[in-house]
Amino acid sequence: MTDRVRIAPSPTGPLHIGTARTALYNYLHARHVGGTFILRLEDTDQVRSTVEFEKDILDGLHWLGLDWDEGPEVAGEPARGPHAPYRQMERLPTYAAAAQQLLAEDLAYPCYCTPEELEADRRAQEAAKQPPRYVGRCAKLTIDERRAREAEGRRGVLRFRVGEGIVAFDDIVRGRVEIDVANLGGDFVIVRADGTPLYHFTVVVDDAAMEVTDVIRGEDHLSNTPKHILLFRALGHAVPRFAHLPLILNPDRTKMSKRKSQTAIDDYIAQGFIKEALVNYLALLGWSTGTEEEILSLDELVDRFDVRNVHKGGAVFDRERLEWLNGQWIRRLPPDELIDRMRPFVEAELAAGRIERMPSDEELRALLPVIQERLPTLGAIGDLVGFLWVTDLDVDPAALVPKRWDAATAREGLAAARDTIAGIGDVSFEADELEPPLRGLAEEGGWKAGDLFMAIRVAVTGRTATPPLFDTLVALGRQRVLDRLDRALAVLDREEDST
RNA sequence: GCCGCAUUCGUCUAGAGGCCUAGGACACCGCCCUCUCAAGGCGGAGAUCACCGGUUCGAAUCCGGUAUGCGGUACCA
Repeated sequence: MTDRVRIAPSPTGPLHIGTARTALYNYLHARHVGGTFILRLEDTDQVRSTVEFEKDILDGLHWLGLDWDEGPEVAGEPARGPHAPYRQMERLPTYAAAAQQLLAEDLAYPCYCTPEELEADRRAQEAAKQPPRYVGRCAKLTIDERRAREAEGRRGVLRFRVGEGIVAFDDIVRGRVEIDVANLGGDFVIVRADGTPLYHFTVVVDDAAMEVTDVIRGEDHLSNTPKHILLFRALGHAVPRFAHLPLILNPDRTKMSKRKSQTAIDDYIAQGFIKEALVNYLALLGWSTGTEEEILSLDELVDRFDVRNVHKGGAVFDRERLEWLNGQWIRRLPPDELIDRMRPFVEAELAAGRIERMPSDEELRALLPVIQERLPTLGAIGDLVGFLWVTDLDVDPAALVPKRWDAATAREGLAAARDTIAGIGDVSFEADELEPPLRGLAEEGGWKAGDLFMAIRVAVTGRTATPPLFDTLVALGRQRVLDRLDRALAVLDREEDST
């Protein structure tokens, strides 16, 4: 049988970095071995699950390019795959049947303990320095006793009998793991009093029903795996293989969390990280090719991926490295592609009022040679060249005066530069045509070219760090360059008056 | 507390008994390039391979213990 793997997110929050990586590893495995990648929504936590989160997760996975072979119906699109539905709240009858089966075979039993009773048990165990576990008060209730509770109007939960013994399994990444059933905390609840099933139960029923062969998931489920194995056996199903992935960590090495790190994929998208970089980075967080290759596309990753090489230790999420990879991938984007991906970020600048007009695609294309290698993220576009799309520039008078110069020199230099530039015709307004005369001017004035250029740069852009000056002048256009130089001169004059 | 898992430069990692005076990358520092900023090139600093014992002619690699960290221990997933 070919491998069947799945990603089973819970729509209780936006797509999380950790979920994205788990999805990626499952996807890479499926594609590498020619297996099937299934998406299943685990929405049994009705209190926290929302359709908005569900959409967010699906959109995020699509954005990353992780397309599934089998999954739920979404927005009119019918469900794909032979085991629909793929949304747990639509599979309630399946769980009810499985629960009925366990109950009939006495592998599970109704428990009528109240929250108060359970809380008291827990407290007593704590006081006695015992590990918390269900004491089994309802484990041996007779049929009559059960009826009596029901008659009192009590609604029981369903508990699974864990029995005793050692549960062992060979985890693909961790090797052999053995856990004594005695440490599982006693018979655990598989169906709530309101009849809805719990995670440990649904995950097993579904993995069995969907014929999942390899469960590739986060390490936080490692300790729960014996419960799953017991359930698979009780239900009479084959136990799948397990591969527990190392956790992604906060800088303090605790499990990555919203409190301490940015965990939503959305946020990275909004900042201008591109999917190629995110996929590449996530793939290498906890796995490596074993070679020194590190810039890898999704296809190249598929080609090289092997779950058996996944690491055991957790990995700290390093944003700096992600940014570096992002820059690498931005530089590899074809021009049209870059423009398409950049446009929303320029639009966002416009919407935020940081620029005043939307540049055309031609304008953006002309800029590409000087900005492509200067963008660590797409969101940096406004910061880099936003000065091109505003009418009035705020210029700090102090910045107009290069370090080695005084105000008078700056005034003189800028005035001379204005004349020189004014003398260059519109048709000749190209980088190659601008540089020689301005260098000549610096020489005549006895200035260092760098100082003159810096004064001009600040005058026309308002910044000390910009793309190359002459390309920048061309992008601004002759008239705007002259206007801004005039304004800068006026600013310098005003400063002089006020001192 | 109990159970489980983990531990190589600050970070991501290479490493499957001799090729390791531990390699690469990010970040950091310096130099080159250069009109600034990037990008790129070159170089540097940075790891007693958590610790202690053992096995072996030889251990980052095998075994045992200790420590530390993390995860699990819900009518969350």
